[in-house]
Amino acid sequence: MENALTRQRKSTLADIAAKTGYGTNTVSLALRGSTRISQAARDTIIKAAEALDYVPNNTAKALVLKRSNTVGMLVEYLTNPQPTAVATALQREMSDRGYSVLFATSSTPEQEAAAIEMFRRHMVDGLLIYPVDHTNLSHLHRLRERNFPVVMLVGARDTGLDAVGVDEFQASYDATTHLIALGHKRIGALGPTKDKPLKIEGFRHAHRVHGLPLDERQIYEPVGFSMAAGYDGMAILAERDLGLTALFAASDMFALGAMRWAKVKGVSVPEQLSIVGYDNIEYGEFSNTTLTSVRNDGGTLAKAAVERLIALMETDGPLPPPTLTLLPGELVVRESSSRPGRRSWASGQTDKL
Amino acid sequence: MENALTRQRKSTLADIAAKTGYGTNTVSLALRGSTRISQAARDTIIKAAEALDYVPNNTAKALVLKRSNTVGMLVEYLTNPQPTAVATALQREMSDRGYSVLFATSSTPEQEAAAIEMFRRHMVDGLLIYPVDHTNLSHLHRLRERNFPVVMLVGARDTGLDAVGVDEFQASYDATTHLIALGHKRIGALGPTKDKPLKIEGFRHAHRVHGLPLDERQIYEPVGFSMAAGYDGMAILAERDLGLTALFAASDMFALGAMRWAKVKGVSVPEQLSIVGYDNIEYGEFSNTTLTSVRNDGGTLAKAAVERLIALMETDGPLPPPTLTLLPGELVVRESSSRPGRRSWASGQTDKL
DNA sequence: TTGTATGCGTTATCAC
DNA sequence: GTGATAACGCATACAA
Repeated sequence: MENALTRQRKSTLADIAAKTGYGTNTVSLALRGSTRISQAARDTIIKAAEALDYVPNNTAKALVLKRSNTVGMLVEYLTNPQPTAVATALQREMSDRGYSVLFATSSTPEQEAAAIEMFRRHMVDGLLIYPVDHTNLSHLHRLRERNFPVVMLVGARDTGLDAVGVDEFQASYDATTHLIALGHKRIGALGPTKDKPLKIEGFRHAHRVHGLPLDERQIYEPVGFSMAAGYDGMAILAERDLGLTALFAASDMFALGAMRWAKVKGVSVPEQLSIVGYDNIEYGEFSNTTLTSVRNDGGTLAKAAVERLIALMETDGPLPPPTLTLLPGELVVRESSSRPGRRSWASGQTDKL
Repeated sequence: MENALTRQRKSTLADIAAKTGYGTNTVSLALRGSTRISQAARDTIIKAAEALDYVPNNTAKALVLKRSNTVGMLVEYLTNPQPTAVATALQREMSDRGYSVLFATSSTPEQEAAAIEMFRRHMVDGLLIYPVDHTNLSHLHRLRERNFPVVMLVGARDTGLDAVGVDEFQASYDATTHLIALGHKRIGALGPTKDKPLKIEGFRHAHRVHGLPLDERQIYEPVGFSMAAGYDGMAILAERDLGLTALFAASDMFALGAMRWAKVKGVSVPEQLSIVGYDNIEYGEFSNTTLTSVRNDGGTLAKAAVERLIALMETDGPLPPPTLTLLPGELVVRESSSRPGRRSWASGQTDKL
């Protein structure tokens, strides 16, 4: 059967060998710049390779070397600019170091498993992953047990895996503490509670430490990952009529959705509702009311993750014990958070409440 | 030399053959569900494969089949949510069809060439690309001449290449015409003029068609691709003191940056400055003043591009003539565009002007 | 229904 | 310095 690539035969080492009169072995060495080959031979061979538009076949190389110089990168969504920026930086870093990147997205554990198997078929040398469910990492543990290099892009402690990420718990604690310090007593929260509970746990922890009672109904997990989800989530929190004067959003996407909700409902930010986000995406900085948020340095994060992955991939034999690189998240205070105002909006000011 | 993947030997067809007593050939056929193999044999072989945690080696398969079931995806940035969403959709579509995606980013023609060579090394079966420079596609023509499937994600006519994209020229014409119809006489433009001139050409065309004079200084090409670049670009246009009452931004990122500029400078949108963006990103919809923009259906675009690429990849022999799929961009009118107000801001109202 | 031999393009080993 | 030869893991043609 004819197939796609038979159309135009790619030239091979053998072609160059035939053209120059050398053996394929010599050609291979020459093209890789071996000094064992005479200068003259190298020149003619390189010239012939260019003339034939020769491109080395990584697939054949991988087969014999048992390494593909390729890594897998698995991300959940690319709707959030923060992980997206990190993904871009990861790709650049890997590329600079001579690695190619196979890319996949997954929003369920099943898709994640399928993507990982795809990566394995492609003989990737390692894996960079934003796992879907931070509370169940057994499949990643299995990979590590087989000495397969995996670096998780999550700032979580005690996972038994290599991980690089912002200290989500601490940063969320700080963000919430900022609101508490401003005098807020009833703070809503929008964020994941099941799969990725660390941020909301930081939120809870701040309440405990500062002796502030917390009603479970102050917390809501938006459905999906968008500003629309943040908008809807804020609407649901508002309906609960808990007298909220502030909101902690585990993502700027949610925060900006909530800010839009406030605008639509005539609730003023920050006078009637303070909002703190997370990720410090550019929109937050350019919003009409600029958004207080947690900044995390995606570039540093990507570099650290790539360095760790490469270290693991270059290790012969058993992998070294897992390492955790926890980067600090820095709270950037902007216009959207202030001391609670006199007027509340929960007491029926808005249309629907 | 030991290397990364020698750590844990991956099991192969030969391992399964050894374990079950069949030949590798039988095992290969059985695993691919050939009915030429007896049901009993297939069952034992599949069971053994699972026990050995067998994963087919795509690299070896690609070598013999001369196709990798992998495509390359090349994007410029992932800072703009619109192409990012398309990239995600492309990956999903390819994955659904059994293809893997090698991913790279490039912001210069040199990086683009390097990425394409990387893809060729990996024996990709095809290429999905947002080219950096829409005015010089000779390297892509060369690929096509060799019958290598390439689909460009650009809505440009007469490129001699397969392309799928929004009709940028028409959509930009429409957006500009919208502003002209509202009564604006002096409209600024922020967008690329050299690499990707189609949008600005649409802007120019609208001026020609509607008999509106156009000063070259009304057009500025922002440096980089961010809201900050839009902000700075708007500042530069303002300094030129051209009496602008409206702005056409070739990207919502620029538009939202310009909107922020207006807020900072005390210029009211749309009363003193109407703004029309392009891409219809979510943040425009959730902005304090909602943004008029050009909506393009990324999902449809991705699906069309993938279908075309697959059609090309499944073609035996010479490629069919290139095809252009031009999707319409729909102008979504929101709050940021209106008829010009009485007060202008250019006459010294703002701080610096 | 199953086994054997061959080749994909490359690198590595060992001759010469 | 350079050239054979084997091997990587798989699929195919051809035998049995």
